[in-house]
Amino acid sequence: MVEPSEDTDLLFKALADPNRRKLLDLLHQHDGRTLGELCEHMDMTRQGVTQHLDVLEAANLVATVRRGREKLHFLNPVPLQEIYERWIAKFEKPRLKALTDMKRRLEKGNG
Amino acid sequence: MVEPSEDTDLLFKALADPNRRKLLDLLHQHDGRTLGELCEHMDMTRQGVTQHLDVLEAANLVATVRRGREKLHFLNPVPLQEIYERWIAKFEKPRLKALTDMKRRLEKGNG
DNA sequence: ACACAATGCAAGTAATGACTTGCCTATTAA
DNA sequence: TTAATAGGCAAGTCATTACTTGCATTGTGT
Repeated sequence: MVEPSEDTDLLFKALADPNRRKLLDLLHQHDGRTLGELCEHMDMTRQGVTQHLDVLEAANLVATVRRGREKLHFLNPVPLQEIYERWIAKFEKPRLKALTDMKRRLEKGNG
Repeated sequence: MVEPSEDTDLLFKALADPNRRKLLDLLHQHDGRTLGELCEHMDMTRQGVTQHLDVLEAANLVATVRRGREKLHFLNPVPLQEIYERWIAKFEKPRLKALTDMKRRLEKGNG
């Protein structure tokens, strides 16, 4: 094995599963859902969903709060920003910069 | 299983492994390397590296060209941009907008 | 107190993934 | 042409992962 930043690895591993990405989407649509509410949209047992949520929580993509017997789930988008900086911006910045520069020039020229 | 976009899934799965991310980094540093050159930096057998590169190629993150008996590997950052649009911008845009708005206000105020 | 509702815990299984070993093919250079 | 170099193929192993089933716990409303 290589020596991965543990955080980064948890993050990418968390995003690697389509069901977990679906959970993130569900929370993006509507934050603060209970486990039960999330389960209604997932085609697996409650335990399966719980385990996926645990992975998301370990990756710091989801935070939870207990309210009585319920558990509320909240999306934390900050780690995604870290992915952006480390993996998107780094690889794409030159290309993106070229695009935005061009866009600016075009707007200047046409306006 | 959920119905994932096959492309998206290949992409995230490809990024989920630290050794594959290391390969992307190596290609980012210096594009067009042969398999052998990549192997020198990876702590596993050539076949292991080949298999990782196959995954990256399936995700369209790496393109290859044969030159004689060598195989050259090139990084394709475009899919990363797609991740950005679908998974970073979507989740972070409001937050980022808030930040840049605040920044602008602060600059206006202090300048 | 009671029944029900929401969630937690733990062990088991089946599939996938990472990696290896051993051998085969193709290209280059002497 | 032959030896060395660069890479390909396929099967096998071991660990991890996704998911399940069964039971235990904790909170809520009556």
